[in-house]
Amino acid sequence: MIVRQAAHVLELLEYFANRRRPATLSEVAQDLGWPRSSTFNLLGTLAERGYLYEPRAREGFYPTPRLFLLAREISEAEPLPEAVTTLLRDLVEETGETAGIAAASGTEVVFIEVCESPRPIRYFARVGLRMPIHITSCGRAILSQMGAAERATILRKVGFERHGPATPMSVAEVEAEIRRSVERGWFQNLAEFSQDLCGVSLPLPLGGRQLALVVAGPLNRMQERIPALAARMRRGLDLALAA
Amino acid sequence: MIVRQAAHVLELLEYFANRRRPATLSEVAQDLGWPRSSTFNLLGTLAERGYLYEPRAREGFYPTPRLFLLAREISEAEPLPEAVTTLLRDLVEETGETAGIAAASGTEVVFIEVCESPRPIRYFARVGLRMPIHITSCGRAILSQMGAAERATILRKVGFERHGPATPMSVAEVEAEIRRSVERGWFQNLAEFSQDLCGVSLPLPLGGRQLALVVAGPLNRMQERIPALAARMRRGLDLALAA
DNA sequence: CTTGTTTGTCCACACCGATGAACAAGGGCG
DNA sequence: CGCCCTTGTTCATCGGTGTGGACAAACAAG
Repeated sequence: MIVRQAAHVLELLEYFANRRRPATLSEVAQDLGWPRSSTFNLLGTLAERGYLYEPRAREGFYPTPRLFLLAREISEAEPLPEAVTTLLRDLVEETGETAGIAAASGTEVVFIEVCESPRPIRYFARVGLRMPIHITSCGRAILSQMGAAERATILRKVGFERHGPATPMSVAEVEAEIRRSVERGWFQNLAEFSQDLCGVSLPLPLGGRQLALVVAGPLNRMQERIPALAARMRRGLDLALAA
Repeated sequence: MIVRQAAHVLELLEYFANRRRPATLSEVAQDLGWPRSSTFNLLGTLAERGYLYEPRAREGFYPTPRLFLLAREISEAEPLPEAVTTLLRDLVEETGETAGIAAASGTEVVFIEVCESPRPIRYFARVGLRMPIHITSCGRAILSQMGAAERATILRKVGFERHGPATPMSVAEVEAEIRRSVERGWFQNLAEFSQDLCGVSLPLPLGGRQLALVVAGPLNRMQERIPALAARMRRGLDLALAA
């Protein structure tokens, strides 16, 4: 069950992030399609907690820096090593494709860091983007780091849906692909999840966290280069982890 | 009316900011005193939107950097000039008291920037802290920047409650104090709101925003120094605004 | 293995809170 | 100044949602 008002808080914050200037009650209500009375209550709640203020009289609300301080404290607890973010930038520059770090979230994976390709045709990803854990290269790279029991627990919960001709449709197929990938030395995904999308991943254990490094782009640009790309990622990762 | 689940989102984020490490469903439910089922729904909602992930299997959830990126975008829209934050630090160093920037939020004021005094006995304030607009020095410094009509609108809504012998109890008294302060050249508050608390403020119009610079501390340390302090603040502010 | 305990998930109902509608307050314009 | 349209605020009602409780799964201990 999704908690509507919780989602509305996020929606409101995203709204302000796009807007980048104060909004009156009516503007928020109109733009987000909420009843004025509900908007009134929600803005009131956030204001009462010190998360909204009125920069100028009659120009409406805007978030205080309180959220930023909060988020910074949260993020500083377990930052990614600089060597890793540097590696992402290097990979993007050398390969021209999008690179990122992913982690598990239930039966899905989330990007917790992304460095985007500069090319017009590219894999468009953002921090927070989610995708199924069992049909993505990074998802399987994360699964490979878990014990058999926990992996089974997760895989039992995934809904096997067909996204294309290559999509594996059972736990056994996924387990087999993981085994193959471990032997091969890298994880890959050839349009299992999304047409034309190809990803190459490596497991990235970091302070106990089960993460994955992934480079992804259009199938036609990626396919030929996969082994070389994987080797490059391996080298970069070993260097970064040694640092 | 306060929107419970919206408040819960904030509570949860503050919880993670304090905790600085992942929390399982049960831990959250216990620590925040929520039913497990409700906690389940709330965590699920935030996870689904890409705001939570699981760093390690079976160790529970932690916020992704997505919130941080969001908050940064929001905060970068209208940053305080560096000259202002520098001024705060200088004032704290020279006076030993807490300094901050406040703005309006309905019938209250919120701190949007704070630099705390290092002394053991001090005014304890944080970004997001709120207090009544009509019985604080910074509140009146903000009110003084508004037109008579808007000021009247706000003052009509405040509930005049007695917080001490010096608390003004009517719109007229507040208006009179504002007039006196404008002539005097600074705004002050001698224990009107909180016993022992003394604040000195100056209006700070900044890119159309109606803000206030405030220095506050215990009455006995402040009282003697008010004129000198106000003069120092005036000088600093003029320099900062010129930059 | 079996058992007991903890943790996570599901569901139906009661109740609380979101909302539509009515009202009040602004403020723009002639 | 007075009209009208917009914006903000209040409130009673009904529908949606939070929650208790039952269940299932995972783990720890024996």
